[in-house]
Amino acid sequence: MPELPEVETMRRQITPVVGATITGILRPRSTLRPISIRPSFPAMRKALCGGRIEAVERLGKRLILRVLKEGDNHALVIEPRMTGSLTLLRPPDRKHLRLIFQLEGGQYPQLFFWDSRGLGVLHLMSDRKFKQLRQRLGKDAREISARELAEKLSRSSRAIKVALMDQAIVAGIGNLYASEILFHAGIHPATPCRALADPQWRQIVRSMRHVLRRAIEAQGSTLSDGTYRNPMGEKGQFQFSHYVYQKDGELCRRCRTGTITRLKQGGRSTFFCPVCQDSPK
DNA sequence: CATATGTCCTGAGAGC
DNA sequence: TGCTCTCAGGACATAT
Repeated sequence: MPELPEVETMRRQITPVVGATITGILRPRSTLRPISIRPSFPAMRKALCGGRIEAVERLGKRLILRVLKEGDNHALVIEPRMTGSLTLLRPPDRKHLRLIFQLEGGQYPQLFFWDSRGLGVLHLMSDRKFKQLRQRLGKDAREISARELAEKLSRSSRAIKVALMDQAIVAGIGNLYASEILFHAGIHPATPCRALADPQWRQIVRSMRHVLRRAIEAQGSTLSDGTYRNPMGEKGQFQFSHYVYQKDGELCRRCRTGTITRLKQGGRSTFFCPVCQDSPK
């Protein structure tokens, strides 16, 4: 599931398409339900074909293609959600190939959107709509300060792990990195936000930056389902540095005493070490 | 208002 | 072997 490190890896590797012109967009036929394109596939094709890719950006877990056509700025906002991925080379199979962007004037002739589960969504947005999207998301997880995070959450009763995954609070953290960050911070995932004091908010922000930076350096995590691949078709390497995610029943790598434990929070699996992570107050 | 739950989707794996 | 069932979790709509 692409979270901030995986989408940042996509952004970096897709960047060579900047300067290319989009000459066509194809939606291959498939037995599967077509992915969502908003407002519609024809509208997206009409707006983008003939346009030039000006920039590739990331907004939390979303990847943005900035396209200029005939004086109009468009933002194509790509949400990979669970299994969506962008690739510059041939995707793993044809069945789940959802879109092909034909490019001219760059290093790569095509950009592919491949999505096994098909929950991914593409939105064509005007500058105004894109600005609205930015405003309803929290600051990027690599940039938010401890003060800003505490400001938003210190009176909340929600569990810290659930709150860190709220994109309106802080953008970019999903289920995997929420568990890994709280392990690094030594904080129990079920701790109510209002039980956290300033030193702990500072620790959470330090851990967020540390874990995300290391995960980006490793080009993200490819889990046992193997669906995540970077735009060159390669696996990430950060799964080898995980301490808790999907490690329930194993002895903790750090303390070698606790057994990694799984719990459900809001229908999602959370993993933690009961020895390394303080019990909630 | 804040917080919790249901929904979408496909493939993998378990159990029989 | 092949069927049915459960689970995985992004974002958002709807419910409490």
